[in-house]
Amino acid sequence: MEVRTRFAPSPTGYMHIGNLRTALYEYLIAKSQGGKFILRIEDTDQERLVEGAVDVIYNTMRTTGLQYDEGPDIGGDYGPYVQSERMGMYMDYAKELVEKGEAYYCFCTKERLESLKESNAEGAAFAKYDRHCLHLSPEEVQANLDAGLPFVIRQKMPDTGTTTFSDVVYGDITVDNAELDDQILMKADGFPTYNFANVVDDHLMKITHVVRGSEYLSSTPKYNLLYQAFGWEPPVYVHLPAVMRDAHHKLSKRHGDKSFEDLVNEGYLVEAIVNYIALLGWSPSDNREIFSLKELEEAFDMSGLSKSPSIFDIKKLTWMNGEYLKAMDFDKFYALAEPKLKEAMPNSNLDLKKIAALLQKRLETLNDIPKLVDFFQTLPEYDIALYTHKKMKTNPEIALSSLQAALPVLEGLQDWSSESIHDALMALVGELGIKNGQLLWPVRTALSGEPTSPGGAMELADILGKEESLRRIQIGIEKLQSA
RNA sequence: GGUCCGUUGGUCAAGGGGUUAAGACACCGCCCUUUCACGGCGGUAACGCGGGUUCGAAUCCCGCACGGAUCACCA
Repeated sequence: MEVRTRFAPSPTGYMHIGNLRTALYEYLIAKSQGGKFILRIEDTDQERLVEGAVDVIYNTMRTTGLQYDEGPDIGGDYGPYVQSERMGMYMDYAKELVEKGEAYYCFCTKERLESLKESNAEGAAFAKYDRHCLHLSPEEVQANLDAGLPFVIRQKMPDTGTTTFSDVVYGDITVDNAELDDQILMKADGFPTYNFANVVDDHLMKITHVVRGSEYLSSTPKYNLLYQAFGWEPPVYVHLPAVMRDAHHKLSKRHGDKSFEDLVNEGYLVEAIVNYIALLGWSPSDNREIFSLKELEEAFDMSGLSKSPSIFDIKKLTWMNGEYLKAMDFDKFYALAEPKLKEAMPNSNLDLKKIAALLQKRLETLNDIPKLVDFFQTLPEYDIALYTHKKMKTNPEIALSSLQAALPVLEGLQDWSSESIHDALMALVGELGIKNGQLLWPVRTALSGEPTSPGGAMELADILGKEESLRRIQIGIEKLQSA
């Protein structure tokens, strides 16, 4: 049988990292077995509706490459794929269950239910519906219906015995049926509850693997009983442990954790994010860590899914992002870096490609660019303590004489290229009989004004150009002289 | 509180009766080096606790502790 999985997000206006990982695993479970991945939008919570939120979902699916085979915007044989457009169908399914004796009408008022709960709370017993309406005769039910009393339809749980379901990640799980509440299937407003709509939708869409967060583990017996009540084949369940912020809290946008688009805005590459979250809760059979989506499709196996929650570690994502940046074609890298460079250095005449080339192997995220290239634009104020570097064996005195020696040499250079600068400076080192670092560190420092820079003396001089380089060295000399 | 689930270094994790308990990130050190990186080499660091079963337990069983989830006419 063809594997079919579905991603069923609510349009909240952003893509939660945990949800994206669920979508990824759903996609991979389907694709690794030649199956279909379906997108279904669960937009029935009208109060939480956010403008443009559905587009966020489409965009995320598109940019991450999680291409679905059926969905609201592309259609499919089992539509509609937007839950609000399916609302007409659930009542009939609920009534079918009533006829089978698997569900029943309930006319209890909210007030009665409230008082039921209150009386239960003290005794620490759980608040289960007391089945007040279960034994209403068909005539009484009909009379209530005719009288236009508001009603809900509740699922009738077995009185005795246990229910066992099997989960791919957690194994067999058994609960006492006595624990199960007669949950509401159809609400008084005529709409289905989420739990009911889900089961019906999943069945109708021929979903074979229900993949979702482990918070649904405890309601799964009810789902399973619902499938049984209809006489439908239950799906394979794949419950996923949570993605955590720390040991105690799930990742949550509301508590300041970053959404997918936040990470993208912070300079993380989509491919790196997808790769990283794939490894948060799943591990391959070998030790590989770098995977493209295509490679994940080939390597993915549900047996690699783990049961314990994992903490989202931005440092590892950052490392991985750097790996992607380094491995990238220069042209592609430049296309990404150029806007950041232009933003950091507006109206600059410098050769941005040369700067980008220096940057590529030293970057972790694109957003690091501005602070790394700032000094090209304007020489920062710096302290002459920078000229002291133990390993380079320099101090302000040595630096001063080195800069004074370097200035005329560079001034006399006709051809200003990194080779000629290199040759001239190295020749000077030989002439003066000093260590490389004793000349190059001071020059680099004078050119950048920074303790670290994305390149050495020759590279910086080349990029800055003759005039500006000489000016900066002159400034360095003055600083050192006045000290 | 009931029920269900989880627990290997700071983090991601492999390992499912016999291992010097992998690997990666982070951190530290060394090497390379004209800066910073990259790269290379190395280091610190873990089986929650207590009982069993067994010649032998991180692995199997029981209990405990701790953590989490869930108990809506929300999704």
